Amino acid sequence: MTGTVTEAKENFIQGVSRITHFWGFPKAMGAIFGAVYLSSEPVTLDELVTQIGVSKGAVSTNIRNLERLGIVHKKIILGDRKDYYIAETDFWKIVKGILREREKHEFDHAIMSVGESIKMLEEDMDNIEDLKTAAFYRERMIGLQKFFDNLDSLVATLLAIDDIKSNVFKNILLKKS
Amino acid sequence: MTGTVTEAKENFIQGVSRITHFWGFPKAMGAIFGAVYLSSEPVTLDELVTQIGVSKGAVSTNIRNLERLGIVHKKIILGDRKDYYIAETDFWKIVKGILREREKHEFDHAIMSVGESIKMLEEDMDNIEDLKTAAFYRERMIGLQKFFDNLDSLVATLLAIDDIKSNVFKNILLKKS
DNA sequence: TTGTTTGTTTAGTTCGAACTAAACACTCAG
DNA sequence: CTGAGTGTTTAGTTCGAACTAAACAAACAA
Repeated sequence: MTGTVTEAKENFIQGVSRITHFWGFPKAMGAIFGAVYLSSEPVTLDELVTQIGVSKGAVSTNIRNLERLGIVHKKIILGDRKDYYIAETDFWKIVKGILREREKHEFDHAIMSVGESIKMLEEDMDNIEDLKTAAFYRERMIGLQKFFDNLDSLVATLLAIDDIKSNVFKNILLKKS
Repeated sequence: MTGTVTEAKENFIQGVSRITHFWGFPKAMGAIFGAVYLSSEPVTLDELVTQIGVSKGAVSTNIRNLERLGIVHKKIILGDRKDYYIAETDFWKIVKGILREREKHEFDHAIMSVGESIKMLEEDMDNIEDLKTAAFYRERMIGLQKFFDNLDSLVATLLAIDDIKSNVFKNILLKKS
């Protein structure tokens, strides 16, 4: 492999690393994906350690997260104790997986938290002096709640569409290629 | 104002703070928006300092970012040297602003970075021993580049739609309310 | 001019996420 | 059983984003 090809690979990995970091994921996670993505053969954990130069522990935890999100896939080879990894190449699938994940955990919590605040207001609507303030707060909070509900159902709809006829949407978006 | 109303406000602000932090913004930024959002009157910088309990500098920088993204708006009152702020209540507008921002800065860079790596490969396509590897890298990189292009034009399209007939899309999404 | 009121910028600090090193757990071969 | 090869977990460290305190700048009043 010539220097330039290696440089191109490194540049690419660094780029992916920046992107993932910008979107709130660890930098190493992006670097690991980049390395797996640029491998024609399944990669082992130790190969990634030497290629990227981070510790075994970091690769272990990061690649587990990548797998959980469906960004890489584990490939078991019979009679071999090592875990091999290959990259998911369908990026819309990846986006879907990430949306699902974010959806599930923190987003629900956000919606609940707002609902809770509204409830706190409503529970005391009788014995309150400053009814006007409470009413205003409630109005605003409900405004945000509605937005969350709409966003939630929008994402849910997109995911459902993608589930049912998974290729249609993708083909529209990829029509140029 | 009774204790419960204040508690509800604090709970709400804390919730917004968590959300913004989750999406990669400073926690204080969310808290500041929460406070402005739950105010019927325009708010000053110093009021926010006392309400939220962060330093003046932090409020200053955070609220400037909020304004840049169109999440809050400055309201100048003639004959008053203070800056007053009010919250944007159209959350789809806010999303639009954030998309625009992210679009502009880091996303372009990501696309460029990948393009650069591809160029690095192609420039040396003649004097390379391991043509097979280079070709594979190129193929994969172009795969990601296509995805970025599509995502880019998808967002651009959404923003354009929103610009042209700004209320149609919103009304569809808000039909429930 | 000087003093006051405001927002901004900067040097230094804090704090948490993500990393490293190393102990650990598991599986299999011999 | 022991020892080698593998992935995981954990205690401690690093590093950068975001904060604080305080100096600064700008606008105005007196």
